Amino acid sequence: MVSIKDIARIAGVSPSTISRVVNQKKYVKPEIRERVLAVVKETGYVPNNAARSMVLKRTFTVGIVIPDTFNMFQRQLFSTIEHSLEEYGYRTLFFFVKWEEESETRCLRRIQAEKLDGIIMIHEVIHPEFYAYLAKGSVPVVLCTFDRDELALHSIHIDEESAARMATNYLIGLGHTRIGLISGMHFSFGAQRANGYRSALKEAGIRIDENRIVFVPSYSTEDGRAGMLTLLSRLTPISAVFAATDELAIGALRALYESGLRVPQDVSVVGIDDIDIAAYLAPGLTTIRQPIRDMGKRAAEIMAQLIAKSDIDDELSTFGFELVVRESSGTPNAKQIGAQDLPDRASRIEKRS
Amino acid sequence: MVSIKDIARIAGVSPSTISRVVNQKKYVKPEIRERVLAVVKETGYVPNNAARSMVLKRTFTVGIVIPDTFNMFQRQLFSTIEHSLEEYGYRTLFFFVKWEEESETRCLRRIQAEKLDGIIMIHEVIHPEFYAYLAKGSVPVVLCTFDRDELALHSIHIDEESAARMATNYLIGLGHTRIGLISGMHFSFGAQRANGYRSALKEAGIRIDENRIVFVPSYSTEDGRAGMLTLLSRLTPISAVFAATDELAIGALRALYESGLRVPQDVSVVGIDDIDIAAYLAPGLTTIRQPIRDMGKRAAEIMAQLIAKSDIDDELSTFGFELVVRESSGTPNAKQIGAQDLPDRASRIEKRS
DNA sequence: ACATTATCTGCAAACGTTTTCAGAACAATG
DNA sequence: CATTGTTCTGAAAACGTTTGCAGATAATGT
Repeated sequence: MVSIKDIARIAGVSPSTISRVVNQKKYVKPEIRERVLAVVKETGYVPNNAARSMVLKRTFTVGIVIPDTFNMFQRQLFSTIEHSLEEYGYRTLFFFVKWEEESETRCLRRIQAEKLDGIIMIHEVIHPEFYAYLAKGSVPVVLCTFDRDELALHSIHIDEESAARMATNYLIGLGHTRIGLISGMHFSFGAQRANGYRSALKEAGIRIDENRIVFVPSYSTEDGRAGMLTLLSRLTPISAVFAATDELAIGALRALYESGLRVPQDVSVVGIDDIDIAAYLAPGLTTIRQPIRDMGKRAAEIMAQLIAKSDIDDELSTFGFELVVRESSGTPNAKQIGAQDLPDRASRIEKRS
Repeated sequence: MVSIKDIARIAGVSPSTISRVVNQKKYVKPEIRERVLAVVKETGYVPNNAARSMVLKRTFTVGIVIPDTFNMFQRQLFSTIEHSLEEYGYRTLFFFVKWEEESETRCLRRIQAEKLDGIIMIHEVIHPEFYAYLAKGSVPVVLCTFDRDELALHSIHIDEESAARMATNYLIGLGHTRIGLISGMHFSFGAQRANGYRSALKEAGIRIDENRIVFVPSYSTEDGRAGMLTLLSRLTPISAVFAATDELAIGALRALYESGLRVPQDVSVVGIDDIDIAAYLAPGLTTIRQPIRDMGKRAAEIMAQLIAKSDIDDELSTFGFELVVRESSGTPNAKQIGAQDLPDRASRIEKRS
């Protein structure tokens, strides 16, 4: 490839000058700058990143660790973060990791080899060695959508338990008492959201029936479907279901459809996240909206401040959320309404922060 | 950070020896190997990628260019490609580009700066300069899900027109004659699939009514919804709709739901791609399945062969596809059937390749 | 006129690796 | 014991940048 020396030779100056021109430093004669720029353009020269970052000891690269099975919520999140980071002048390197120690170890090795300027975790890894590395403080870290109190790392998240409580309370407010729960086993938010569900019922004086609770391994749509079918097979009456994520909820909707049950007339369904597609389902999914864009931007902002070693401003990193009511929820045993009676999409929005 | 020299100093040998140990070369005394390995482990030394690729003049990195609004089909595709590339020993660098010249130009600069070993395009960019670079042959390139005959680059794709024809023919076979089309304006497959629709109708002797055709700007779900609403507003009777992608189809389903129309009793809907969620919609989406995994693996395979400069085996790179019948399609004007009468999920599959 | 300062340029070192080359140590062979 | 071969090791060059330093030229102030 064409290197800085080639340009130097062609333009008849030293490599130092070329460097100064392409990095827009001062102290280079306009006439020479012109000539160099012309040669650069003509040859299509682009400085070699590897060489550059070696001498600068900075890579201008932030790594994002994310499950290889990332869901749509995480996808929107990392898109936002990537855009924001780009505005701060950083590029993004993605590490898609599987839910296996071995995959995480490989990821960690790669991270170390890349000499990243920072790491954003959108994935709660399992391997303790990974957290040990993050906690070591050799590189700025931001946790996104979860927290680890014991590590004292910066973290961006919502109060998962409150969000789940809001969803459950909404169902209770509609008059439901026989409310099911579908949640996942991995990741702390699965348990946190389940806790929110439990505490909402408790506060409302509703007995918690373990027959109405099912934990599925992951948060896939298929797991949501399986969870709902399990719930139905238990024959414990249910008039509403709270699914810990929208993707679980979508699977639940599918299971209800397959079982010939109508939503929301027979069963109401509520999720959490408000992924893009939630508004386009039929019926549209009632859910709790996380402020994805704000969270992503904030994650990038904190990362930029950490790298610049400037003080982190004190803005809270625990975000608010809001209830988005669509058509998948209604009062229990409501008489069937035709599609023409549908409420406007996302007609009612309750805020909270 | 801890460098090879540090290890050398601590272990009391030269950097050359360290290099030989970590790269598992022969000719190093077992005793010394042990000692070095111990130091490496203790210090957590990991070789610096930048320095490494600088001297090797290889980055072991393949770039994947993909729209920042990548849909679920593309997402599954790039996951597969990434896994396969990893097996070949390459890591993957993602370039999410926007549908703008400026974003593409920036992407191109970055690509050049990274000195990639190869580039896989899952995105039909617009900027001619981009194609000029690809065509120059300075780096191996594989086009994925589209082709550019004039560039003579390796390409992985299906026969888009035939796929659309299969979808349309299926609807015709069910007895539909008043078939709508929703397609997008960008990307060649939008036009190709529209052509397939047209030629299927023509072959069946059905008049093509431009009132039943709508082109929307992108392929988002919202565009699908808007397209369907446009179609409905034209008051030209329609008993079925072919949407050029599943995401458009999902939007169409939503619009029908909002309009109080039943699927498939009032209108049948068929898409293309068979994205994951298609099976979990209610009703499940009838669609054409592209062999995503096979295509992804093949793309990685060709890339590996190109980089190794070994001969590309002659296997065809045009892939077959199959019709997956779910519940969103039926005969025109069929009497309403209850959900309990649903066919098994994906009950009928027609193959073709 | 001279000293001072500002502007410009190139040399050379450094960043962290890999690899060629040459030489050392040792064993095996004649 | 000399020769050859094998196994092992380190010195040094190279990869493509950036930058401190020193020197050169030009502009400015006395």
